Amino acid sequence: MKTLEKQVDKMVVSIDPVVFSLINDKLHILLVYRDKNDEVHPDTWTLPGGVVKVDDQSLESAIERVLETKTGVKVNYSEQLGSTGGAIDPRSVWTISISYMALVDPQQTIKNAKWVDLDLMNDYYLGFKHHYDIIEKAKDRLTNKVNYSTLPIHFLGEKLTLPKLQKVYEVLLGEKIKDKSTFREKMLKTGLFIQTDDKLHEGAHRPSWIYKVEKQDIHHFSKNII
Amino acid sequence: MKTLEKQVDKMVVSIDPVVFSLINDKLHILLVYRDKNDEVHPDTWTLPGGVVKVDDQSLESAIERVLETKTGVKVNYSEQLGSTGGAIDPRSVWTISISYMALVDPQQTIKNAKWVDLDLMNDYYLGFKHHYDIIEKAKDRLTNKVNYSTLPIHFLGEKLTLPKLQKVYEVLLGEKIKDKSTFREKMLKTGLFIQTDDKLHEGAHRPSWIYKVEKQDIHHFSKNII
DNA sequence: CGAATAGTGTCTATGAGACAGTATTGA
DNA sequence: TCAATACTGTCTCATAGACACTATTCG
Repeated sequence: MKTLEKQVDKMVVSIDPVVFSLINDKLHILLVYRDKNDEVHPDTWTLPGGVVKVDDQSLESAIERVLETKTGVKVNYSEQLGSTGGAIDPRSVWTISISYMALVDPQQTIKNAKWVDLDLMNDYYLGFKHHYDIIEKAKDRLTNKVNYSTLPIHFLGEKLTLPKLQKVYEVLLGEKIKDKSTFREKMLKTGLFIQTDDKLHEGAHRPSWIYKVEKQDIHHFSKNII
Repeated sequence: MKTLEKQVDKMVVSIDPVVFSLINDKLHILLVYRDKNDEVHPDTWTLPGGVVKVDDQSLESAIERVLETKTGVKVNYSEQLGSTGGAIDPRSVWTISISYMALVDPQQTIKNAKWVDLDLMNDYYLGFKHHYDIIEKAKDRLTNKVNYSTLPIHFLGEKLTLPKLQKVYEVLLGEKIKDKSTFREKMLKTGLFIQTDDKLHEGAHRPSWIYKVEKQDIHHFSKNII
């Protein structure tokens, strides 16, 4: 009878999260700089990932631990993108890379990491080549979901206004929403928003109503928003 | 400086595919019976999965190898569902389970495995408890995609008729499509189908035109089919 | 010709989008 | 009162769905 030791192949499992945030109406991701003395890919940038350990209870707790220790960030929403495998590590160990995308609102203190504007990614050289693919996949998943869901709520706090939410959609879709009335109608019909008694005064014009997000459910529309 | 050996945690990575097929207008999945002498979970059923080896080039080649050696099946379409991790193995090794769903057409010879009607799953006890979750997830992903894409084409061969395709959609959605004209229009508008010169004669009634599937692209509708 | 299913033409009701209007504020 | 943005009401046009019609085959 086979014993497990003989049968098993040893592998390294790494978690690679793409952490998104909206800063000044521009989409940013979190990158970590690798020290000059780092054993692997020194003096380059990477996703704020890490290796899964046998002490982790699950992948979910592993990603929490990795993000917490590496960057101190706490995520509002996270979702697994997928896994790839191969001899991608320069030390030629067989590695499984499990990638995630996560959304946070940017009012947090971040340590040892930097918010990088996605349009300025050319200035940041990534040591692990497959991180480029993961970032592309995360962007695709994000913009795709924005089309037909209320996912962008997680870029804002619990209190929001409809013009602010519309702006977030416009930034993520890279396109102006021509008509606000349809947008408003669709959003309110989800039942996720409760109008409060407060208004947000932002200039010499009519203030916008502040809504409270009822539940953190994500509503999926049966038709694309644009 | 840290060395890799000290830093690494050893893990087992298993691939767990849910292989779907339509047999007699009923959805089936492929299950494997574990021998009485099997070290782990003897005398139970499992998904036709296996352990990733360092000789595998990638996860894609690993799933091909596993399915080929365990069941001999060749898939038309496969898609990764996600990964979970934890001490799920009875030998209490930390295991990553990477699950897939795959579609095949059932005209193949299968070895060491059985097509099981999803409605009769109660008769089959699964040794690995997390396989129940994976099967649920695969069913969800499948029925969800059927709503807004041409994925069901992969249950049929390269040549098909629109009434046959409609029947596949109805089985997968568990619902009659009331009006065929809208369904036909939507499907043809994708541009995936080319009408051939042949017809399929099936009874004492007008024959249906046979279409050829142009490319194996999956079209995503911007609105749900039903 | 009748039964049965394949395929088409047309009408209608729904709903998204365009557009123009009103509302509310600060200066 | 003007400028600026928030918000609402209405019209139109596209389109999905309902329905009825024609087409083609076998027996």
